[in-house]
Amino acid sequence: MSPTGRRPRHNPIADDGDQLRFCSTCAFSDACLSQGYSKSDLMDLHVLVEHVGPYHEGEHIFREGDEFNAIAAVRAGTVKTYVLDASGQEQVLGFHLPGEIIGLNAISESRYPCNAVALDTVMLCRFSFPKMALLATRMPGLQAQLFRLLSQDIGKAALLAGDYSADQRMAAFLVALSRRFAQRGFSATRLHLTMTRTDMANYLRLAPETVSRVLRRLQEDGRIRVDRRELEITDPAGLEDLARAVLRS
Amino acid sequence: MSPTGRRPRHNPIADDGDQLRFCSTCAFSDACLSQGYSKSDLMDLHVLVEHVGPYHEGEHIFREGDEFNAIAAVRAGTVKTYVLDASGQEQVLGFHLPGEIIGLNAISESRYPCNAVALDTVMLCRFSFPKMALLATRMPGLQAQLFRLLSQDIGKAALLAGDYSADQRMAAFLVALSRRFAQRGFSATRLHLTMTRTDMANYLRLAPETVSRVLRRLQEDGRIRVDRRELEITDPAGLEDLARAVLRS
DNA sequence: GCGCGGGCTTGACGGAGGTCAAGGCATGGC
DNA sequence: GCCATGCCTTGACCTCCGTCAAGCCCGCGC
Repeated sequence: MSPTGRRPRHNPIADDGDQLRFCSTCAFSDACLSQGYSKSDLMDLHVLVEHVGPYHEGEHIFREGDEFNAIAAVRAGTVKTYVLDASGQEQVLGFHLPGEIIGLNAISESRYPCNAVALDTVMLCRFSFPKMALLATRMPGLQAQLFRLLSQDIGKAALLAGDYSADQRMAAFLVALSRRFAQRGFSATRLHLTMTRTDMANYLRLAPETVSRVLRRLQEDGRIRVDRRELEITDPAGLEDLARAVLRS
Repeated sequence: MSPTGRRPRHNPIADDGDQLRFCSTCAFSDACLSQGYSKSDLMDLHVLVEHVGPYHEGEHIFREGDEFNAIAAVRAGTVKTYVLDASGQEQVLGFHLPGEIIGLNAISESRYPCNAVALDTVMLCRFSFPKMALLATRMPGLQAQLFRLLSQDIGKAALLAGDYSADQRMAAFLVALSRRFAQRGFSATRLHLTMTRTDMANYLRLAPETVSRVLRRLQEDGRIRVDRRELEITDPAGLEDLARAVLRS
């Protein structure tokens, strides 16, 4: 996980007696807080975390084949993961927003099986995985959290797996984005798209031209308003209707 | 994991002094053997395993929404996992052959997120997950094995995610099947397909008619010979050529 | 300001594969 | 045996989306 120069030590936000608090976006804070662990356990967890960044637009966080030793939580910005297929065509695997974890798919091979690149200015929370696994043997809550995170990621690709229409896929993508933003306290209706149309197309397995046409169609139907990278969901219910088949929730 | 009637105790195949051996298809045998664990640890692992089955063709092993408490290794037969989308259309998530694990995607929600059904006569090795997780805190090798298994499953859906031609998808499917069979000591060139054309179609996101046509095309090109459910790969290299773009290996 | 370039949009066209309909062919029940 | 049923195949048609080509627009550097 590239340049070693910029790795300030992780600082707890507060140390109020019994509880250490971690930066609010660290996905493991839930697992660590209010579970009655000893302060020394929490200090151990604390020690294996480091904040890294900023990574700037276009900068790679890791590349396919790199040796794996850490997973990371996105603290700020958007990370795109992708692979290149046999013909050099880019296949976007996902976009990772603040609070989401990258690198979980690298555990089994001890190498990253994909590339990760910053779409804007990205800050990460980096966790040494070996140390974390070791610590997890002493903290069942942490182990359970890791199992849960890994399990969650299985079948995430389901969104793009089904054979749905271009409109349904796009609607599902936007609804999912909106929900993920909302979950982190951002607006659910006004989104800033950090990725290009081509990125969206590669993710949704569409042609960039189709993405363009679909967005226009959705706008003409009054479901969204889109201006360059700014997107407003004007009819959330309508959009969810379209997305329902894909998201099946 | 259905009827409680038929759960014979798991019997070790051999107890040759220091090492307990489990049925050869149990995916955890590797993690348990030759890692210098105490016999009592191995006995603990042994106790949380039970052989279940047989499940007969069409019988469900679990259904979407069922409470999760165990993962299972396929010992014999083929298990199909699937979901029904909003319109009731079946989406096949995967086919699980002997030696492969089902249920890993249920951990995060404590419920199975999909259905699992036997395509022929199926025997399983069932592992209580809570007990296994507990034991994993004492056996780092077991914990690591679980992390690896979970990580492996992330992005398994990649096969069907890309936008490849029907021929490429089918070729990739057959090559992958062949490799998985070979890995378990079965023939790599003569396969018995346990699933219907419709199942294959639902998995590959094609129409059943297209599956039929593609198989004919592959046969006309001399890459395979197919008769009902029996399939022979007559030109492995040619088939792999076609599959290369999808499998990117 | 001006030109350049990348990202985005729009239109015209074609093809891969979905859909519909019909028919073949094994298996199983009676 | 005989029919019913489910699975598979084949053909004809059509549609959605990819491809190609052209042009637009905004931002940036000079």
